[in-house]
Amino acid sequence: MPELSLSVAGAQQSVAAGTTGTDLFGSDRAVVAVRVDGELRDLDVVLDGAQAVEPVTIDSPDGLSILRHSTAHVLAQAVQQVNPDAKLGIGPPITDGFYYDFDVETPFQPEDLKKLEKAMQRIVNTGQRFRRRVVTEEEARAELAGEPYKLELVGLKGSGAAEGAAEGASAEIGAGELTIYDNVARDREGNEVVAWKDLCRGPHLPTTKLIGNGFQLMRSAAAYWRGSEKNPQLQRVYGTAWPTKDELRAYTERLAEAERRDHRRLGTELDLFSFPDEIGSGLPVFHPKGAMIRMEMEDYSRRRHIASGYSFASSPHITKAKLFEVSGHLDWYADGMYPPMRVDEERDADGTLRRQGQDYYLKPMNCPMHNLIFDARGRSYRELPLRLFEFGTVYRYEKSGVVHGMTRARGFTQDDAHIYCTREQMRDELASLLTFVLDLLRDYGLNDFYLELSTRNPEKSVGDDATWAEATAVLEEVALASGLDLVPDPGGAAFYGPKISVQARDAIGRTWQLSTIQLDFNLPERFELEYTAADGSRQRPVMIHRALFGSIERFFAILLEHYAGAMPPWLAPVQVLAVPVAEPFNDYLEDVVAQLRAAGVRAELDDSDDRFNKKIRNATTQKVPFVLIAGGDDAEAGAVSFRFRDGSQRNGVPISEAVTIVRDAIADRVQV
RNA sequence: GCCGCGUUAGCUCAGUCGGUAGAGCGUUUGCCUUGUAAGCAAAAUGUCGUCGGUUCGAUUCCGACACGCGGCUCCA
Repeated sequence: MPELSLSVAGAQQSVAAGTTGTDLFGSDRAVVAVRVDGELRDLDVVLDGAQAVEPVTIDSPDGLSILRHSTAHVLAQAVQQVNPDAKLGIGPPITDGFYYDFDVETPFQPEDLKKLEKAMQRIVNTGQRFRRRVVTEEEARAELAGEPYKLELVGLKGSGAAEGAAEGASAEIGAGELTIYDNVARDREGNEVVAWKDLCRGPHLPTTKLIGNGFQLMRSAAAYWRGSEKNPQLQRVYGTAWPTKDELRAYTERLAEAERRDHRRLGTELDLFSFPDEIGSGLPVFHPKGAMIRMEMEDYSRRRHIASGYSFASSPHITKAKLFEVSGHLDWYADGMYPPMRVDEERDADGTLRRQGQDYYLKPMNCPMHNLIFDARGRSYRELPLRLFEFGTVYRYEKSGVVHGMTRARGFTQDDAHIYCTREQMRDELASLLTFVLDLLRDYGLNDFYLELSTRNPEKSVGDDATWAEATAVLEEVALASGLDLVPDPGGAAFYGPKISVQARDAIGRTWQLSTIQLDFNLPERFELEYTAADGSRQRPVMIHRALFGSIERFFAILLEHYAGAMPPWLAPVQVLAVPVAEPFNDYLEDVVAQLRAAGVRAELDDSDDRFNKKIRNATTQKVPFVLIAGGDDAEAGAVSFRFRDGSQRNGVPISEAVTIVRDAIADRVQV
């Protein structure tokens, strides 16, 4: 029998012709697929002609994707078992799970998901094998005659457009051959029966048994076929799948933790903000405690901006249409703006126009206003870089389906700055700006970052190629110099210029896009901004847009979730809550609170009629950083006792020392 | 904007197969109060999201709208 030599898991080895991945790794149940010369393949692939083969275990990123993809197939099989008329869309793996889209008469209800889960479990338990079969386009068309969406994918593949067909479509039709996977079960006599089949690139698990009971259907939702609202809406079922039940449990616990931290929930529980229906969707009001957090966030930011050479600006919330015609916003983003208010229009009794009205718009961005400030008088190169900063409140008419708490609001306040500089200054300015941004974010308690570079979308941009290329190159250089990971985001730029965005990971590992630094060669052009250079010539400044928090509301929400409501002392609305052991110590603590307040600490006394234990509980649920307790022992010693958030304590601390401890924790912006 | 689900006291939620409603927490009041997560008792509180329709009668059934939630789409 001919032998072949290949690298098996990194070691050169000689194996018989016809050897499969199963032969090599089948004894290890954790191995669910193989990587053959870089390509993921089914475990039972015949290795003839291969150079190198690596095992893929179920707990590796590739293995998890395969697990989730196979689970998606089982879902589709279950759906067609329950409802043979369901047409299949696509069903790729996604982060932590999978989805599958179906065209069905009636959308899935929660009870349907329960039923489908049961049906899936039965399929899993039968231990079906996934068997790969290469088909020609004609064969595929014949077999999939009843699956219009799959046929469309086959057609797309024929035209070479598969990759762009839809997010996830490549999971069904890869780059290579067209393949169908048969799900093979055994009947009572032990004969093989094809229970189900699906057009699919694979690879898949060797058997559905490996799905075990580590999967769960999460929710259903509508989704447009191939992601376009011009196409029919399919019903999407989301699920999650893990190698073991324990890992599934850990995942659902993570979700529960995220829900406990949800800023909308914490906002209510901690009395920070609300969204009154009377005001309108996406328009929050801040309650005293929330407003205090916000004020601290803003004040600290202002001080840092002053220290870094920023000038401050302030501008109105509405403006005549003309300004947004000049800026181009009405051309590009009128849909995202609140409709105009028409003022000063006069008509005769018969309705004929007597006096032309004027349209005013709520501003969706601050930059046009800042440009007018720049342009209010002649500017010299000696003034550059000119850094205009404003907490500018903007209004965007987000579609009703996307408004989401404070992370996606319709009215929000940007910590917005526009920097006008010369081309020569651009590089240094961007470099110091990125440092400034990252330092400031760290002061708010975030420290795990990566960067994203968004480059031009040719279909949605203005300006010439050379300008874009230069701007992009400078941004990339600065980003790389930061030493942080840089992820490309092709086509993700705004219409007026490329950008770097800072992505931050929070305490439970989620990433948020925070600061953006955008270059803009186009607005200075539109506003005809100029400065006088050293040689007396008129030059056009470069404009840099940057927001650090993005919006205060959104950053507030992110910090709230990051800290799970337990804000560090400097941001906490109530920094100290004084709790007497019993009523006779109210006066004693009243005096302590007065001393703390004199030292600039936000301190309160709990002199309610609640019992001591209840007061401790209230302080805990309100997540107050320092609870100061005093009873007989403390009062006699002129001391107080600390109770910290973790339940630990420090008793008998002299009052003056206690004030110092609290004041220092606030000044140092530490978490406690 | 699209699809689905939801909206009952300040909050979380139960309930009414059509005859106008409950719990816990919170609030108010009274009695109480000495060491680290809920003292006891009483009371008050709802146009059952809004507007229409069906009905003798609608919080309940139907429709529209508003708001919210999960996605899609979008995200300067």
